Amino acid sequence: MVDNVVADLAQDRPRLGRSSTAERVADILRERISEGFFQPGQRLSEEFISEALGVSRNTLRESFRLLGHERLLEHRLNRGVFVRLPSVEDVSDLYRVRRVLEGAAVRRTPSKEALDLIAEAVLDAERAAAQDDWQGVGTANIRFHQALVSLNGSPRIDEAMRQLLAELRLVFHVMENPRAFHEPFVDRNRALLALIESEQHDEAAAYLDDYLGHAERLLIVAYEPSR
Amino acid sequence: MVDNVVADLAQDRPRLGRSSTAERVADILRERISEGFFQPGQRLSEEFISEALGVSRNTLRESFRLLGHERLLEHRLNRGVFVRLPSVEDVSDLYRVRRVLEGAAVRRTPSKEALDLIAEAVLDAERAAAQDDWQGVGTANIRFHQALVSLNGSPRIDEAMRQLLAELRLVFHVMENPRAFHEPFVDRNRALLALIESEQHDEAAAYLDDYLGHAERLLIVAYEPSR
DNA sequence: TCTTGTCGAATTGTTCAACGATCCTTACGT
DNA sequence: ACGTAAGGATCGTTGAACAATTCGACAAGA
Repeated sequence: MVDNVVADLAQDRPRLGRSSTAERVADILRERISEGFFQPGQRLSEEFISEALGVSRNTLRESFRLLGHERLLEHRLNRGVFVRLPSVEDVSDLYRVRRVLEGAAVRRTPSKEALDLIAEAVLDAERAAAQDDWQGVGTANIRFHQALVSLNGSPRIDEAMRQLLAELRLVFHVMENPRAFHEPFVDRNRALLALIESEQHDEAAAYLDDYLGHAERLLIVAYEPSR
Repeated sequence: MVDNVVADLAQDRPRLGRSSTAERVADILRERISEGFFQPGQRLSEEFISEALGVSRNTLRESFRLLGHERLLEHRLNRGVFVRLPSVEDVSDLYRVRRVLEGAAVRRTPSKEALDLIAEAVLDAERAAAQDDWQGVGTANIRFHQALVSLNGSPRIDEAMRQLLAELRLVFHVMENPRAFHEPFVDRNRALLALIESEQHDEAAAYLDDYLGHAERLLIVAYEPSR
């Protein structure tokens, strides 16, 4: 009995250590970057930002290192940190990774709860699309793929996917027409979900490959000229 | 003509930025950890190490952040950094990731050069085994799997695999009998290579699954009691 | 006009010293 | 045995300082 309580409480443990100015600053910057407040390619001045956030330069630098490792910032020696501006090769590589991670995911027999999470994301995307909220479709779509990858049941893969999607968001910010990119995939998500539910592994994998190939091409043609 | 020269030189660009004390310190510490000089669980004192390496505490802290993100160090607030001591769940998760990354790799049709790299690693392992050099077998084995994963053709996956293997090395350091763990896999590597060369994808994938499952079990039973 | 050398301002890289906050240990009292 | 208080050690963070590097501008030379 007591063991159960201990095991339950142990899950809250990570929230305890949750502090450190540098990490909190990193959280803020991460959010600002992903919402587009800081645009790809923009330089982040140590002096300006440390003053704006009220932390010392040293602490801010620690935050920069963290985000650099997540590939959201780029560190150029003696020149400062810049919001990462992914190249076309980066986009290709990101989709290469997605094919591996999501491809492995759809071959698993999903648990009921995991399936519910995916279904929920599909529904959210459909609801947002019905209201012409393409920003909302985008975030629901991200949740869909995040939930999809979590079928692998690996915390490390979940974390990698989180970072990957954050990096992809940098690419989205350079595009001007979010609707053209997100609209076609609302229906595809629904179709993919059906294939997963009915455990047609090979069909799901094939459908996913086509899905990602389409998305990658679409993204690259919209992205290439703007560099 | 000039364009060609420019393009060629541009390839050397990454080598330029290659400095920064913090990164060099991180390189040193990473090496020390992977060679077992710093043992898993050990605390790394900021004061002691900064003095020993002749760098300031602030710079050292930046290095710590880098290695923390690679999961080689663990940061406990107000208590300092420790060499990571992976849990049994961590080991399971690492193998979960390996199954995904290596499983995707063996399903690809390999290029000639990539295949050569793998074959070379197999041979190195066999040579080292013939001389009872089990440390050598271990590093050759790591090269084998690194080369295997590189079949995916993704820089990001290569990088992830590098980190994953570095983390696994932490586990190896806690074990006392490296031979018992590495010996069975010399032959298996050879067999897996044959399946890949002949492009028997499904067979290779099945063989790999068995391979990794075996390795994981072996590692965990040798690891569990020592915690 | 185009290239090259030089200078100065601006910013980063790194160090140092300091102080409060937090943790761990020890000793104490009940 | 248990809770508590005191003390030392170490981390977290700051602020200032200086060296190193980059960048733009401007002048000198071909």
